[in-house]
Amino acid sequence: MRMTSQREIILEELKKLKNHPTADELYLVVKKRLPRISLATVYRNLEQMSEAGIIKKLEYSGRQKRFDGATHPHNHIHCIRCGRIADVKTRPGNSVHSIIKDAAGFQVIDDQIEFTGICPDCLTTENMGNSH
Amino acid sequence: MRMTSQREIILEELKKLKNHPTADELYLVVKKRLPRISLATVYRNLEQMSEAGIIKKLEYSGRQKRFDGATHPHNHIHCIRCGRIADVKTRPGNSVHSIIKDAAGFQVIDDQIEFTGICPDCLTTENMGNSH
DNA sequence: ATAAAAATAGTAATCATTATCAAATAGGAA
DNA sequence: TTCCTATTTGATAATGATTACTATTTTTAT
Repeated sequence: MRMTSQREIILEELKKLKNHPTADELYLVVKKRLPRISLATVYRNLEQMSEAGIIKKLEYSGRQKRFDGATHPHNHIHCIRCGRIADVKTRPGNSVHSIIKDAAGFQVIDDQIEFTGICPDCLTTENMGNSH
Repeated sequence: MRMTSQREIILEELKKLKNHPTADELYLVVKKRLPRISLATVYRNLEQMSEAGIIKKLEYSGRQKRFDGATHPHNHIHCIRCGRIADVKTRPGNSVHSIIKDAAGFQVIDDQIEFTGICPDCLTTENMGNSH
């Protein structure tokens, strides 16, 4: 992964924003510093950087994906109306319901533990060397 | 919400399937019983039924939405490669990491508590009566 | 049986994202 | 420094999932 001014500035601006922007929201911000940048470049770099673990891709909002420059483990709440995402501050506790300390003013409707992984079939494919 | 044979059969077939199908996967199954059904009807009914709480819409897989006929609270794991979703059996425990009993053969990469709700702005809009 | 409201099939439109490709650039080798 | 080549970029086309539209059909209450 080479260092380009585009990638550098995309990462820099993403880290500044605390509101989990979509690719096109970030594009508008970056455009102010790099007026000739392409939306495809923003998409491409966000994808690459999230694959590299530099940033986090938030895919659970339904429509547009959102991106998070903060990579430390933390939880989110997302609005079923507008798709907006906010951080949730939690505290240790036995039940998932009890650990919310601050839901950023959201009215909490539901919670669910989301596990991510690789399914048995894809693990097999990976071992056979047919993956990506 | 009126009772139509389309809606009835969509729900029936969704409840039969345990693999969290996408709209088009379910469409193919339903088509066997109702050959003239439209894909738009499947989408429309899945949306309505999930809004009514009869079924559950799973939006966190990135690409296609998936649907779950089982509405009791339970957690899922999804494959970052193919998007497939499976149920995760959990047991009571203090930390999120410790509660996994069976991840359906998945290699677990990450977990996160996903909260759903309505954000302050949308709550205000709702109170002003401007929402749908 | 009838009428109004709601749902359907078929298809067009939309919207986010990805693919394509010629031109530009980064970064190492000479 | 200059040159080479793989990578990246910008611009735009293509894709794919979902939603919107509309004329027609169906449900259901009266």
